[in-house]
Amino acid sequence: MNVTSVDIARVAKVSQATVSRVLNGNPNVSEEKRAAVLAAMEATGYRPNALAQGLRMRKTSTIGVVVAGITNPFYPEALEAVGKQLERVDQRMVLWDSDRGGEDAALDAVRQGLVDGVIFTSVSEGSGTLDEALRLGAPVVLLNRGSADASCDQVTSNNFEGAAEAARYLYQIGHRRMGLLGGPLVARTARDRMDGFLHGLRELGQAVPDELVRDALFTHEGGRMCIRELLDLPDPPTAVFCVNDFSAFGAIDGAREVGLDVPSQLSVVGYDNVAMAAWRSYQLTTVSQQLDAMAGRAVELLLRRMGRQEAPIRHDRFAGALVIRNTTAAPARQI
Amino acid sequence: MNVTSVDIARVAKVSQATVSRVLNGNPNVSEEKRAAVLAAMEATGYRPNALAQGLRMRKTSTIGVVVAGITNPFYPEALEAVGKQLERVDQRMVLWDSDRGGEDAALDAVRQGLVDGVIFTSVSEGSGTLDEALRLGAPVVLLNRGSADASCDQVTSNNFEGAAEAARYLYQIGHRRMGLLGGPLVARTARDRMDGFLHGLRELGQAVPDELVRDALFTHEGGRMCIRELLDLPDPPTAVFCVNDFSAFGAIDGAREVGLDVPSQLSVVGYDNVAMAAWRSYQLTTVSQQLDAMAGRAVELLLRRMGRQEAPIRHDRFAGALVIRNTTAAPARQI
DNA sequence: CTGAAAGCGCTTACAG
DNA sequence: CTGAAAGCGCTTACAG
Repeated sequence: MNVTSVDIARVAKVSQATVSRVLNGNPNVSEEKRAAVLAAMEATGYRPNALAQGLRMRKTSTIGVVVAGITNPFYPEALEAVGKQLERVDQRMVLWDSDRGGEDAALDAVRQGLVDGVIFTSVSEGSGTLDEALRLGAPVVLLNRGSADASCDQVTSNNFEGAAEAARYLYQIGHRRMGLLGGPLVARTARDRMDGFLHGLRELGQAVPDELVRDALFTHEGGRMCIRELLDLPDPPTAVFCVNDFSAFGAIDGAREVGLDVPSQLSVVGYDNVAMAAWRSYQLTTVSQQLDAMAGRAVELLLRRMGRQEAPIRHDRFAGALVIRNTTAAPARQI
Repeated sequence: MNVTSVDIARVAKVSQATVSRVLNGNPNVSEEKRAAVLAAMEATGYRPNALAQGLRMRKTSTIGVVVAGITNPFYPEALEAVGKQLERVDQRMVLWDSDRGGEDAALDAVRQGLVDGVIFTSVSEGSGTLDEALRLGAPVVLLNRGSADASCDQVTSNNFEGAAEAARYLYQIGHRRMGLLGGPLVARTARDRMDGFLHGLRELGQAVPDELVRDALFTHEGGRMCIRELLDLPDPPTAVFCVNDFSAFGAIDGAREVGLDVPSQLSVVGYDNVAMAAWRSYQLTTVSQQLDAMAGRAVELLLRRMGRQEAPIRHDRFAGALVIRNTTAAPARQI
């Protein structure tokens, strides 16, 4: 039903091999035949079957990307960054959400020859399937969220240091009672940012009491619920550090719900610097990630890995930068 | 290098055809052979090559989805809704962004046999390539954004009526000078919502002066810039209707930037009812779309279309509902 | 129940 | 420069 290279060969009165040659820009084709083939293709609207090409060439020109909860505004931005890079190198993107089993599905897809490699923007540490896929030689790179035990290329922010900087800043502007809205412990980003924040404070002789640390699940709703719990405490914090912007927005909204002003009554710091962070209604102080550069590096590493499996494993870390906006201020005087 | 059905056949001491049979659950296989094959698959970690299967079966179990600007918060929600439905019917999703040429790329992919069909969440009307793809029998359904001239299945909201309801509501609470932040005219959603709003007003004997209608490009930045222009006018509007939530957030932020209070000094209505609309810092009055139901219908129609090309074309419209929150109020008394 | 064989639509040595 | 042929890894009549 669909037109194939055999059809083209017939109308152009050449062999099917010749059709394939002009398709691939092989110079060993006479001008006449090339013209005839091109004309036939044009006339019939021929498009080569990508499955057949892929089967023959052992590559699909498509790579898998897995995100964790696409409604977290960080991921659309990550997808845009990755998508731009992928387009540059002429690769398609198939998308999975690990909230719906995408992690295993993506790995399975490599083994089925459906994608040439996969970029995880959010692995869970301790994923057995990832280890197995890696052992089988699947080209994988971790972007954004790393993993201590996975032996594959990784490109992440220096989350520890970024969070430590946030800690120093809050201390410096006068906060002494700070809360920490963390994320799931299977997420390396969450752990590193929590550890970094705690470490930064510790170096200043400060600590975060257990009652002031919560798991805000990386979500708006999580941030909102957690901040309300903290604010209900007899001695609430004057500032909170959230391990991502999404939960920071939730924290701000939760504080506003109970009538608190941010930043005069509560300072909030996020992490990621998504576009929304700059919006007037939030103007969130946060730590930026170099997403475009990181995405570029990730596809670069993936392509390299797809080329030769035995390349040495790399883990590139990009510096973050504290972006001070209007959700942070000196704490109110004790009344 | 990778293990194939031939390898399995060799170790299980059966023919390759038998391997294929157990793979496909064909009952005509003796229990002994089936067990031997299964054991061999298990031992080697065999996964059938999806490209070969696809080539042979003429289907890929993956469908293309194209969005327009994934950082517009509507699209992650749409993707999530579509993704959920696709997962139910065991289809993968490959993603394109029409901001980066995804529209043509997706259509090309159908013709190349890479995807079995495509869902457009955002066609531009008058796309020649879509017409051509349709003529060639590509299974396509339009979700969210329809097209007058495309002869394919469509599932949209009743945007005209939803916007008219917004108009009636604003009128009813007292507004008489209203602005309209529209979107690109190639977007059917933008046109229908603009037309519906204008129509609703007209029925009440009201009109929107030309100087109060702008194209906010569906973006936060667009909404922000446009509202500031409107507010700079000698006689600014007391309310604006925005054709999507993303630009409505921009309008709110733009108003706040110049020190205006929403809603007491400016009412804002959006369209889509994305999750953010309910967040404390916006609490946007908006028109909801039945995204899950619409996504469900869209994949249902696409599957049907993939089954039989000649099915009658359908256009299903889902009702929207005005969700009144806190960005709308009676206009301030004239001073 | 089972295997040999054709065929899906390509690419690429191989021989001329 | 060009064509016949093998082969990528499957599925499925076909014959037994």
